[in-house]
Amino acid sequence: MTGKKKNNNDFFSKVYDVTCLIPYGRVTSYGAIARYLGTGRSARMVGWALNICHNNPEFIPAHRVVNRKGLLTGKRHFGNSSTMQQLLESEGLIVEDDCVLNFREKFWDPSAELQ
DNA sequence: ATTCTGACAGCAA
DNA sequence: TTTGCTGCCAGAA
Repeated sequence: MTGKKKNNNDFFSKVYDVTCLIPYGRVTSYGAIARYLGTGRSARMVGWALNICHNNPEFIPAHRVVNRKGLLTGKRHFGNSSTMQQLLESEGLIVEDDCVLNFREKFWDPSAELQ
């Protein structure tokens, strides 16, 4: 490795990795991911990482990541403002008023599930 | 090198 | 009670 480029162990890559581990039909929050990564207070960074997830050739189910309220705060960053909601609905989730219904029930905590 | 931003979360009034 | 403000961390300009 001649390049000094960012390694796969970067914070961003970790975010991508965890995000890819979100089960189908489940959702998690930025804070939960941040907490799992050990930087519980950098929830904003998680959103930032997903913002540039386009740099990652792998598909990142970023639509499964919402804020602690279950609100689709990142829908604006998808092609269409309704893309994120459509993706979630296609997975069996119910989204109303940009909010995931039964969010608590569908919530997937990496810290608890992945241990 | 410094400054600002950003798809949040927690706390204060 | 709701609304809004700050704090956090890391990257980009």
